[in-house]
Amino acid sequence: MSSLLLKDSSQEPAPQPSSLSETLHRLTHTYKSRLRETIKEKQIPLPITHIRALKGISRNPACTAHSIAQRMQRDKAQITRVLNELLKDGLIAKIDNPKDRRSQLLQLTSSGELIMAQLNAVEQQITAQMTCNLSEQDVAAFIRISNSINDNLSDQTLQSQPDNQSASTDPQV
Amino acid sequence: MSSLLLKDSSQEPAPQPSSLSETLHRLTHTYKSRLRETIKEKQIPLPITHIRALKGISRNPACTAHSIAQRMQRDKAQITRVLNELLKDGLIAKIDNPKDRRSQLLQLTSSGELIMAQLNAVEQQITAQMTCNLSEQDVAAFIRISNSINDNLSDQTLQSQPDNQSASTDPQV
DNA sequence: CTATTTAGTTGATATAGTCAACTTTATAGA
DNA sequence: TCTATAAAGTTGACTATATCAACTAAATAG
Repeated sequence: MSSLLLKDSSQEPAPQPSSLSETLHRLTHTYKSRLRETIKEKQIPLPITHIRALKGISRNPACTAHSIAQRMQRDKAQITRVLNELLKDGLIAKIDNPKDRRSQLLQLTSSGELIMAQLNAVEQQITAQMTCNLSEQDVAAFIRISNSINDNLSDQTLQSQPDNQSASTDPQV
Repeated sequence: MSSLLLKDSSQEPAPQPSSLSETLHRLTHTYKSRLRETIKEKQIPLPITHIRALKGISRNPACTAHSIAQRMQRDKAQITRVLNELLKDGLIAKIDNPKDRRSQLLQLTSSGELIMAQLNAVEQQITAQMTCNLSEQDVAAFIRISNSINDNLSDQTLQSQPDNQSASTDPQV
């Protein structure tokens, strides 16, 4: 018995999905697993959501919890908790927002910057791995089509009933 | 106040990500949200993982918990629990596997078949929505590239061959 | 000034994913 | 055959992700 593979080799290894939905489920699961695995190898003890928030803060000057939540399209409650853990870990700091006393501006601490540098390296590494046998055209096409699909899914949520404020009652095509 | 939008309209709505990782995170989140929303509208009270398992059972004759886990690339513990809930809900049945007394064969009950018919309609509907402004070539390209990325991410787990010759090692667009 | 909205917090809950220990059965090999 | 190992499935514990509703405090429209 050749035990070349880590996974069960006695069954067919992994059927290639041809449906859009299965393709999506499988891709994202593999991607997230790989990401988790890699950051674990690099001894960066942060969940993926925290990493994305950190990245958002590092790339956006004068961001707030609200703007991070918008950018990540996540619930503000979830973001609050993530930010508080990053704060507790000393990776970010909240400073008073002179323009709005309800909110605070977020910025990386120096250890936050250090972690971010590592995370950027990890992201580059994984991106290189994902695209190693793809042409630049393919990568560009993938991003374009993905964004297009994303827009298609989002738009339907918003429009559909211009003058209806409840908006959740449409039978949805 | 015009409540045309569900989300905050006072800020820029949603910046288009140009990195592969952000694109992936955003796409899958939107997709899953839309899927959850749609099955909720259709009064199908099942989590997404359960739906995928059900679909796997419906499309695979003589499948077992193990083969479902493999196909979905999920932990067998997770699959066990999902299948037990589907069983409890009367959507599937386990029958003794004459070939192997450790496992049982899975099949849909008649209510499982009914739900599956609805779910197939939902999937078709969402797929149509996702691809409404895409050419067939784009959809095919998306599936091909996604599967390729998935393979790239999976393979590295097994062989860990760091040669990385890859003519086009562009460091993340 | 007052109504409403917005930013953020908190609690509760559901879903998802992972790991390890365990039982039962299958199977390879001495 | 006997035995060691592997495989199928279960269970417990735990972490991570997502969502909703109620809430406080500050901003703002009228």
